[in-house]
Amino acid sequence: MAPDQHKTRKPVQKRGIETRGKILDAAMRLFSKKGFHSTNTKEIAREAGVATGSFYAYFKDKKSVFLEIYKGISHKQLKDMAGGMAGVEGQDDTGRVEALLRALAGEHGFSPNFQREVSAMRYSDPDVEALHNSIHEGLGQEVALMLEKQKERLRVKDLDAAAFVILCACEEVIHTSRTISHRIDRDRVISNLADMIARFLYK
Amino acid sequence: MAPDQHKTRKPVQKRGIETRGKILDAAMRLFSKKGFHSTNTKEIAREAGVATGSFYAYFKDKKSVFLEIYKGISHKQLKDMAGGMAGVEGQDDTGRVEALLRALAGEHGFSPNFQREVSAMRYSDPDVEALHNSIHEGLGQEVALMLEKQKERLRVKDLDAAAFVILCACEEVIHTSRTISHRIDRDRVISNLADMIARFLYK
Amino acid sequence: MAPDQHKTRKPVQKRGIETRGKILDAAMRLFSKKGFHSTNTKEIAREAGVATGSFYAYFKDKKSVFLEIYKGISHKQLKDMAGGMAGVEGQDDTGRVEALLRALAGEHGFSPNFQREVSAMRYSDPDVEALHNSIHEGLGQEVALMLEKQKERLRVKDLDAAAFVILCACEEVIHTSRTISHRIDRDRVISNLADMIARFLYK
Amino acid sequence: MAPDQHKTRKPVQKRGIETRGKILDAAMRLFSKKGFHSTNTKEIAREAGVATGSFYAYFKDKKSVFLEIYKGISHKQLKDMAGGMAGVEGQDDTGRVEALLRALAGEHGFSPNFQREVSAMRYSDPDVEALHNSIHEGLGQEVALMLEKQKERLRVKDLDAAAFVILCACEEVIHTSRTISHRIDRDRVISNLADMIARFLYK
DNA sequence: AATGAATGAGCGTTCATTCAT
DNA sequence: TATGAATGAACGCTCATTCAT
Repeated sequence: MAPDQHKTRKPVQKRGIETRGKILDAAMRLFSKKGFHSTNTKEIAREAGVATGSFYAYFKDKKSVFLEIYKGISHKQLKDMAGGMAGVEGQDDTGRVEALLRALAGEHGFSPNFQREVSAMRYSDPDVEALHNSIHEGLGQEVALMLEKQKERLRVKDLDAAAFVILCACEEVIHTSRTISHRIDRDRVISNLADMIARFLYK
Repeated sequence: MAPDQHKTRKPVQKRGIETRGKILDAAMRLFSKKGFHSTNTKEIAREAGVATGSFYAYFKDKKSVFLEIYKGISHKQLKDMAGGMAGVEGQDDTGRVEALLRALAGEHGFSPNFQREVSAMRYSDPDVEALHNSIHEGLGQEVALMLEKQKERLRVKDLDAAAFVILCACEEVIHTSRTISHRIDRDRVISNLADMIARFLYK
Repeated sequence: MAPDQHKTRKPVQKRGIETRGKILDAAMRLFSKKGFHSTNTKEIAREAGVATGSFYAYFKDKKSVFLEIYKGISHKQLKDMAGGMAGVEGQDDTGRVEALLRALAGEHGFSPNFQREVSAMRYSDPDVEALHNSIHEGLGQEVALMLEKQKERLRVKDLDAAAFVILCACEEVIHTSRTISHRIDRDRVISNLADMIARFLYK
Repeated sequence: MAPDQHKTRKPVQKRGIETRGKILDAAMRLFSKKGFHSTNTKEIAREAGVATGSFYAYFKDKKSVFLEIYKGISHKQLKDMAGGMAGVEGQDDTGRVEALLRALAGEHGFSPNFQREVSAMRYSDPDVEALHNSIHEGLGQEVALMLEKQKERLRVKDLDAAAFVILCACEEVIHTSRTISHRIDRDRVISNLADMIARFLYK
């Protein structure tokens, strides 16, 4: 009995698996539309077309659904990222960086509204923070690995730190330029970001 | 009566002004220690040494206190920033950037726990988001202004976009390196960040 | 802050004291009529003519009201008992025992239905059990004290143990003969009980 | 179909009888360990190694299992009592009474924790109360019968009432001295009780 | 102006029981 | 027959806000 499974039901029948999925989908939709705190478990159950009790049969509480959704999204995104980076080799420096940015932007493009909630909860809930940090670290290693492959073309030496800095910069730029109603348009921001990173990385 | 003043009391006497201040201080302390959602108005009143009713005599609701505290902090910090940047001129490129970073890091150094709450609410509350964005824009203009002064030494042309990108990078790096229990130490991160920005900005 | 006061309001105004009393009265009525488990806090509040929140302003939870009512009743009853026993002196042996029985029967006569609930909860809740035991012990000491006063007429030597045994016998007889729809009528039971105790105690 | 059989399955095959027994055993274990209200039907089914639905195939509801267990225990205990009393004859008065007490104490010795639950529910549930009363009456008749056999040695005349009073006294003493953390030790209590009953009964 | 008592909608959660497979 | 998924009313409790004094 894993400690994070508590007393939740582990579906063995096909119907149970479907129900669990319906709840996850519904929660994802509502968290994205209304935010975590403004969504209650009864709503999630209704949206999923199941009874309140079924929610608690499959999940310990509201937060555990949130974390599970986040985990699921992250897995998909790490794979996407890896895929996106594969195509980076064999281009010039700027192309490489832009591809990287696209891959990273894809991360949030997946489900921007849910990511927004993650950002909120990351600062107010220790569990979400821990999960976010571990995912962030995973991304950082992915980027560091990619840098490693083109080491001889780089001017930076401390690849881990460089990866971390790049990642942070991208995250915040993408987040902020998404939410802000901006007089500075997105293209100018992205091209400056790409320029900054390229100058930083390459000889 | 301005619409955002609701039915709150506007203190003109010394006693009223003090009471208002005590409430703001108490709220600031509690929001920083326990977070916005885990702090209730009764607690704030008790911590301030006033009655629950008095809280609502001076403030429309819990959120309005939060916003007001945030505004107050931002004003102080914009001034600090301006002061911090004044000393930037007359050094070499790297020194300039590091001074800038120190000035920005100072922003969060002021009241890091409250900033954490701002980060959380920024993503979950439209009003906090709006305020954050306008403050961010103010900071951006400040930075853009500083860049303007040393235009001839810069390789970047689009100063507004550059300022925005720099600002975002700094914010996230500072935030994340604060919360993460890191295998990459802070100094390496900061020096990489400074290097990145300097290469980006200067010829 | 006493540990059993939790975060409850301690009424300082007259209105508050009244409200607290109304809640206690309502709870007593409902516990007696429907039992502890079949009474919920909303009902108590409604019966008391106050809001749910007020209930929780004055009491930590449902059980704490129960315990407080029980405590209050016990205090009154210990006083009644003491009074009832005062008149015991100066009669013959049988008269003394019957007076004692009347005094003890009076204990449950006060609020028999509530006592019934106490009996139920005494076996299912540790806190109620502890309170019951301490009250029982108090009663035992009272009885032992009364025996002490007429020591020379008694054949029993171990007054504490004797008091305990008498008390238990009386309690259960009174309880059971109350609830049972009996073919043995109450008078026969009481007179046998009195006979038993008198033979036991006196030379 | 008897009205109290509801729609429950009446097992005739060996397998069904075993399943029914497993449920009764599991329920007995859990009621004893955690109490009736803190044990839920899912737990009982799991402990018994059957599905939730099977529980309701064999029993009308949770309470009916409780009643059935209680009935079963009582039957065994009545037999034990009868056996225990058989050896009472041919001793002196005190010996007789002590044998009786041992036989009665044996009643609770069987499954003291379950008895505790019975005591709790006896006061809060009419059905349990009725069952308890009828069992109590059975015990009373048993005791009265035993008294009948030694009538010529007794000073009491109303054997039914005497049996009732004795029984009550024993029950409560045994119960209370079990739960109370006592400054009066058990031996003193028991010997006083035996003394009281012997003086009461015998010439 | 100030107090603190009162409000009550709303929340997360449980579990005895039923039902589809 | 046996399974275990599904149900949903009901519960205890919180707290931002209002109101009587």
